[in-house]
Formats: sequence, structure tokens, C-alpha cells
Amino acid sequence: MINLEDIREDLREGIRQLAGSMQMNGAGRHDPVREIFAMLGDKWSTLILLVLELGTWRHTDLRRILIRLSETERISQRMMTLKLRGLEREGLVERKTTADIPPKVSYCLTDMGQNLMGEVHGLLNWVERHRVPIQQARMLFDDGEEL
Amino acid sequence: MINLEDIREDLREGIRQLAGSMQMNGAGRHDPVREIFAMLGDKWSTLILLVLELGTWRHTDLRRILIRLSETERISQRMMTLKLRGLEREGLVERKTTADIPPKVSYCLTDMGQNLMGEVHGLLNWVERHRVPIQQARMLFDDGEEL
DNA sequence: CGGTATCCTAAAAGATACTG
DNA sequence: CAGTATCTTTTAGGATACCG
Repeated sequence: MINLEDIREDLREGIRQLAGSMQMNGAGRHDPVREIFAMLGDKWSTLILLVLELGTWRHTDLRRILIRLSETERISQRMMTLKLRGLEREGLVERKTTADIPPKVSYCLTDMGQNLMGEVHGLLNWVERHRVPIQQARMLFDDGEEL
Repeated sequence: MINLEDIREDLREGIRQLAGSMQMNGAGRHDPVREIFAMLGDKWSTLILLVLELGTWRHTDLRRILIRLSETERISQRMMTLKLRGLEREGLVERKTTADIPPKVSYCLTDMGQNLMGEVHGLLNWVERHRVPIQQARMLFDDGEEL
């Protein structure tokens, strides 16, 4: 069960599946799976999605809300634009501008973005449900480290 | 619908929920939600989880499989240990050592880790299902940028 | 063998000033 | 107002050498 031959035998199928779904090869970092996972894992994108799930927001108001939500950390103008652009590029967020001068810019989820939120909430709820055991595991681990 | 007063009215509930689930305040970066999301979004953790989902692996074999899966990128010893430690700390992975000299080290998912994989696959499948529209959105976006 | 320590590069994120 | 450009700081990740 330990040498490479067995690995080849047992995992030929598994490896194909995994390589297919994570797509580490070929397309590299531009594969949708990697991008979406990285996006959800970065510092602001998921929070932005959660706020946009509540409605359509003007740029300024969205920023105000984000700053309000995270009392300790303050999203920078640059990150705000950068992350919104990223989400827009993947087709999760729609950016709308009026013809006013200066133009008013607002953001909302696309249907696909809305749809993604189902999965996000699934994960969010999972973590909530396991908050206690996770924190216990951490304490156990950290205690063992100190010895 | 635009000034801060309205935001306060409409979102008082929403804000509490969001702040509660993302926990940007107080506990800071040590909140389970942030940690788990960041973990799944990093370069190796999810792939490690997927491989461990297939069974228990010796350290060396696990590394061999990871390198095999990602032909272009090669996980370093350091990241291997670091990411496994992180997953172990959250209680998702279990590390077992024998009393041999040198000791043999193997890793597998915990029950909680196994359980998390349900959500991970949900997200994975979502991306697979939306691979085409995502790539279309990207092309559309990138075309607009060039003008 | 499995892990640690050290050093280095690359990428993420923040601060600030500027522009139509 | 919304975005861009530039610069700096911080963090993720990699290369390598060494240790029990």
C-alpha cells in the first residue's frame, strides 16, 4: 500500500479526477477552480459578495458598509476597486454606471453570483456548526506545541 | 435608499449577521471562518485535503502524489509541512507517527475533515458547472478592457 | 525520513497623491 | 465620485542546507 506502484494502481482514477478538477497543470493559475477558491479565500471578496447579496449599492455606500463591518481593518480604495474588478471579471458582480456627471457607479450580484452564494453559505454554515470543535482542536494543538 | 441613515435602517440585521459570521472584528484573523476560507483558497491546502480524502498516506508518498498532480508546480518541503500543520491545527487532518527509528509519519482526514469535504465538493462542482459562463465573462471583460 | 532554520522572491495588501 | 498610479509594507511561497 506504500510504494509508487500501488499508488499508481489505486489512484489512477482519483488522480485524473483531482487533476481535472483542480487543474494545476496546463492552464495554471487561470483555471476557474483555483481562481474562485482563491477569491473566496482572500481578505475582502467574500465579504463584498455578502454585502452585495443584500442589494445594489453605490460605490461609496458599499465602502462605508465594508468599513463599518470590519471595525479593525479598513479596506483601501485600491483594494475596493481591485476586488470588485476581479469579481466582475469572473461574472459574479455587475457594475452599472449612469450618464451623469460625475457618473454614479453601483454594484450588484449577477444571477451567477447570486447562485454562488448558495455554496458560500453552505461553507459559512459548516464553519459555524463546527466553530467549537475547531477551537478545541486549536487549543489542543497549541498546547502540545509549547511542551 | 442611499444615505447612511437608510443603510442603518435596512441593514441593521444584515450587518449583525455578516459581522457575526465573518467576524472581522475582535478576534481578528483568528476567527475560524476567515481561517478556513483562507486555507481553502491557498495554493496547496485544498489539494492536500482532496488527496487525503482518498486514504491515509505516508509523508513521502503524499508529497510524491502532490508533485504528480501538479506537473508545473512543485510543493516545497517547507510548504508541505506548513500546510499540513495548519490543517492539523484546525482539526481537519490527523498526523500519526510510529515508534520506529526513524519514525514513520502518516496523515489522514479526521471525521471533521471528511465532513468538510462535502462542502468543498459542493463548491468544486459549482465551479465545474459554471466553467463555461465564467470563461465567457472573462473574455467579455478582457475585451472591454483593451479598448 | 521527516522536520526545522535561514534566506530569498513574488504576490497581496495598504497609504497616499493625483485625475477626469 | 470613482478610479488610477506610485510607493511601501506584509505575507505567501520557494530554495537550500542542516539536524535528530
